[in-house]
Formats: sequence, C-alpha cells, structure tokens
Amino acid sequence: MAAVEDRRVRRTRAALRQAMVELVVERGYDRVTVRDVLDRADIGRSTFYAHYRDKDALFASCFEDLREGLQREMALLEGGRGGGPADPIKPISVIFEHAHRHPQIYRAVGTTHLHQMIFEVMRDHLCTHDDLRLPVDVAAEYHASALVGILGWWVRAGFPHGPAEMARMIRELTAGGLGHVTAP
Amino acid sequence: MAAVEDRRVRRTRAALRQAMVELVVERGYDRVTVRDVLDRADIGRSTFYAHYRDKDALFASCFEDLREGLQREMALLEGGRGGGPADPIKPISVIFEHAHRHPQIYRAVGTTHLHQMIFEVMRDHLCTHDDLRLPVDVAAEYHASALVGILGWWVRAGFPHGPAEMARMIRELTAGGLGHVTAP
DNA sequence: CCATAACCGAACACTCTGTTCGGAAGTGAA
DNA sequence: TTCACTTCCGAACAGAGTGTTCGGTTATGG
Repeated sequence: MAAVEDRRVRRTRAALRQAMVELVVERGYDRVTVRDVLDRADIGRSTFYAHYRDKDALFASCFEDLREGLQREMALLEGGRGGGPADPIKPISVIFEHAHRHPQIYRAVGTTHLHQMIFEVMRDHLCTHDDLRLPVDVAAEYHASALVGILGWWVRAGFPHGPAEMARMIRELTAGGLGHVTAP
Repeated sequence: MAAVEDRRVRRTRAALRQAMVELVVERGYDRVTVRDVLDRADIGRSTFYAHYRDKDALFASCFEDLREGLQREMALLEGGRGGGPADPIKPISVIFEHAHRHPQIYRAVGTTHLHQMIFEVMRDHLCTHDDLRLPVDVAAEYHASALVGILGWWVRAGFPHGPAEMARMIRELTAGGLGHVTAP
C-alpha cells in the first residue's frame, strides 16, 4: 500500500483540479460543464467518474488543501501563546493575507464554500472567549458573513487595498462588536 | 389595452409563482426542475415559456413584489422626517419585521437575491451620512453581508428570537461600526 | 520483466431544456 | 348571447448534459 499514490492518479487529479479552477475563474461555476473540464484537462470521461462522483465533488476537492492550510495557520496562531489573545483582529489579518497569497483560487471559490470555511474558523476562535452576552452562533454568523462579504468583494475587485489595510478597515468596522465580545 | 390583464394570465402566473416558492422551500432551488413546477401548478409546458424565459426569470419574479414592498417601507421611514435620522438601527429593525411578516418567501429566497436587495437598501441609507472614514462600498458590503448572513440564519432556524430582539443583537454587534459611521 | 492498476473512448440510457404548432377553451366587449 | 380574440394545452422534437458500462490499451512499481 503506497503512502503516496500512483503517479498517474496524482497527475490526473492535478490536471482535473487545475482545469476546474481555471474554467470557474473564466466563466463562473454554473457555466462550466464536465465536458469542458475533460477537454481542458485532456482526460477521458470514464476516468473522471473513477475519481470524482460529480462536478461538485471535484470542485470541493479543489479547496481541501486550501482549507487545511488556513486552519493550520490559525491553529499555529492560537497555539503559539498559551496566555491571552494577542490581538482579536489578528486572525482576520491572517485570513486576508492567506487570500492575497492564493489569488486565483480565492477568485474561483464560491461564497458558499468560503462561508463554510470562515465560519468554522470564526466559531472556533470565538469559542475561546466564552464571556458572551449573545448566542455564539449569532455572533459567529454575523462576523463570518461580514468577513466573507468583504473578502469576496476584495477578491472580485482585484485586491485594491492590500491585506494590512483591509484588516485595519475591518477593525474600524467591528470595533464595537468584537470589543464587547473579547474585552474582559 | 386592459390595465389589469386577462384573468387567465393572472391565474397562470400566480400558480407558477406559488408552486415555485413551495418547491424551493421544500427542496432548495437547485433541486427544482421546470417539470416539477409545471406539475405542481398544473400548467402546460408551452404556457410556461410563453410567460417566463426560464426558471431563473420565474424565480426572480417571485420577489419583485417583495422587494418593492420593502423599499417602500424604507423610503417611508426616511421620508417621514426631513431632519436627522431617528435611529441608525431602525432600518434593520424594519427588515427583520418584514422578513418575519413573510416567512415562507424569505425561506425560499436565496442569499444572492437577499444580498442584492439588502445591499441596495443599505447603501442608500449609508449614502445619506457621507462623513465616512472608509470607502462607502466597503462599509455597505460589510454591513449588508453581516445582516444578510444573520437574516438567513434566523430564517433557516425558524425565527427563534423575535424581530425586536434580533434588532437588539445587531445593535450590540454593530455598535462600534455604525457608531463611527453615523456619529457627528 | 510482468502482474497490476489506471486510463481511454465509444456507446448507451437517461433527464432536462426550450421550441413549435394545430386545435381546444376561456375571456371581455358589443 | 354572440363572437372575435387571446390564451392555454399537449405532444412531439432537437439539443445538451449527465453518469455508467465495458473491452482494449498503456503506464507503473516491484
């Protein structure tokens, strides 16, 4: 049992994922067909279905690595210091930098997947400060939605502001809310 | 040229819209087919395409009345007093009450349409206070996304909190941000 | 070298879409 | 009530996309 799979498998999946991302960036998810992906990746039809159940499955797999990477960075941020949180806005800054470092894939990712991703990160982060005066889900949903909205806008607009400045703006906008949540 | 259209037209469109909303609530937009709508509404296939270009067009038409109603209420809110804004959170409260008054249709509306709707209302409202320290689009996108996220969560969860309390929570969460925006 | 696993591609059955057209039926006005 | 007009029906059709099957071909790793 090979720990790393057959080279053919690796190449096939990589080609499919890359073709998928390219096409979604060019046309948007709805306007991409399985046939398009096959042609672009130069992969046989039956081969595709041997690897992925359908278009959605391939699309989802495109972001697994991405999500794992982001979660690793977030965990590293919290694990670094056992004490209090250094900066309540720092995680947001990390997200913006992450997006800025992977432009094309963030351009392709739909708001749904992005929301899922950010929401989990956000809720995990909020759960560490449980002195809330509001239901956790409400706060998490609120901040996650706001952040995803801004993030999507930022990506679509072609990164007009730089990640640090974006983080600063978010701080301005969430000052009251997150302050209430995270202040002692 | 009749100001009010032929009764058959009215009945046909009403049946199609109602069937569409019901089915979307039951299964979600992607899992509803034109055939499903036809069967539920008991309308012929060719008749459907005589009224709407495709599924999207029918879906969009389902929310035109809704959007107009909400915009009317918002306009009435600002037009009532010529002076300063009574309460920066009031518009949000209006939105929540509007959603609470039309549960099933808000349950069906996708986040995309909802976002479009809320964003316009939000930007119009923010534009009246132009002493911003941030780009208007950023602020509007931020608050609109947050609100739509919460609204969607609230609707999906079956209105667990009552519109007034929701508005209060939003006030808590946006206190800093909107304060900076609307304060003199 | 060779057993094995992966790939190919053509063919197939299926679902959904959007259009066409002649005939049936409802509608509003006279 | 009559009647011209509009709308509706439904079957049929072409086209696009999906997901599966299967026998033959090719690359891989031991």
